Amino acid sequence: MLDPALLRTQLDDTARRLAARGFALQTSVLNGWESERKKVQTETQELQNLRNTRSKAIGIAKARGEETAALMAEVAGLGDRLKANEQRLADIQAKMAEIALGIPNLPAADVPEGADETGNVEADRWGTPRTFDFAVRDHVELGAREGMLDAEAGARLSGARFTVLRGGIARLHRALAQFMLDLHTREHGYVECNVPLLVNPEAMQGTGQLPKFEEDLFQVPFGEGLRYLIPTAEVALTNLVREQILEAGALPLRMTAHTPCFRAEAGSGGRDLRGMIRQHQFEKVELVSIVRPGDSAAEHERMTRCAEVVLEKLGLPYRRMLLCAGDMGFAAAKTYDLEVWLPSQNTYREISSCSDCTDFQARRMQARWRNQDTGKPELVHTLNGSGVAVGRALVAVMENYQNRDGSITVPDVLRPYLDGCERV
RNA sequence: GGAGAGGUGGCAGAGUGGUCGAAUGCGCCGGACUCGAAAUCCGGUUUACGGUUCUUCCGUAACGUGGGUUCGAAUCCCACCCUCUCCGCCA
Repeated sequence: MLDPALLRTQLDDTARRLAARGFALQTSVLNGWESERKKVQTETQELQNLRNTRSKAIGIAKARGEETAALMAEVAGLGDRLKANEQRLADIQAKMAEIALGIPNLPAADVPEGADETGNVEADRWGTPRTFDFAVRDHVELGAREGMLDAEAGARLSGARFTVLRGGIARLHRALAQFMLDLHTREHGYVECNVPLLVNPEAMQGTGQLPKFEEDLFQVPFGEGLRYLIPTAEVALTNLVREQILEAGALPLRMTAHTPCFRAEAGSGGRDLRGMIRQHQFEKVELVSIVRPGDSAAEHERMTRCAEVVLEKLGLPYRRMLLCAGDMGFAAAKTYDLEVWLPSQNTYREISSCSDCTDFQARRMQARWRNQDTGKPELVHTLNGSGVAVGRALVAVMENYQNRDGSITVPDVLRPYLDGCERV
């Protein structure tokens, strides 16, 4: 959520900045509600003040044993007027909150213009794609051996976009997740967390999945209410600080978790149907940082590096893309995507996305820290990044490390997790 | 799943219809005393929103959440959520 003050005092400028990411802010609608709100709120508060002072007077009179009938007559009918005003005010505020919750974050100043992924800018590139002296297979062909990667079995159990892993590939997949978790906890200072996979609607609203993107989520009936399966551990990790006031010494707070992620993939029909690039269920090692407002830009660079180190240690060529305004996610002010080289597609494909969400999620969650200089609680900044997507990392390892005979060489850093096994 | 207890400010803990945003203690911040510290004493110490003569003052709201009763609710009524204890079940 944006600072409400921006919508009141710098509406046109805010609208211009949002237009850069393709969002049309309804300024005249907002202005209309705002002036109405001001009027009704002032009236309501005056009525409340009247009620309070009169009620207090009645209390005093009674304590003195005086007659209160005259005072009581004075407030007759006030309650109904007040109730009507309060209801009207609540309606207006709910309407304005609904609008505010649907407005995306403002792009940072150094985010390039652009409407879609063609506007993204390559910021860095690492590694050289390997040249093969045989016909490369994609991960689907490579995984077909011994049914180690079995989409048909997944479909039988759950439908399209679900995959069963077995044997060496299943182990490799687990090794990848464990390697990433160990790297981030041992060398990058992140605290390993184990979090709920089902969260309530408030959590989803906190990180920005709700109210606008409900169709992307799986929901689960739960008692009288409902829960949602997390589409990323970002939701659980970031919401750990919701409605908290953190001491300055607790920041930066760096957390990581390895979880399954569930995405309905509404609207992605037909894209990446083959293989496990795009699944309804996949695993990811997520990084989340909670920092002081002044530190988020530097933390963003640091976090992205943490994700890049994963790929470097795995020996996977990648490039870093700075996303343009039009291609960023709802909550992000600035995003780097890491794209890994996939030989079968002869191109780079997204494997990580690291975003600085500034105070956007913090405001929705009311996540704050106590600023020692001011003594006041102030909103924190939140960042999240994939470090990295495990399923896609598996695809990348399989394809980049494939051998002529269809076997896959295990990257050095993963061998300790596979009892020293050199190929699967 | 069954039975019971309870949710009040950073913490502990009073308050069961009326000048209660809320006693008291602890903690924290500032000051006095001291060579310095401890102890002691004095003062201060929630958050959000709105207005404003906009680093000032005023107002409103908040005692788990949401409703209700009332001129007036932390206090009474209803529903829900959560926590704790015991029993059962279970990985």
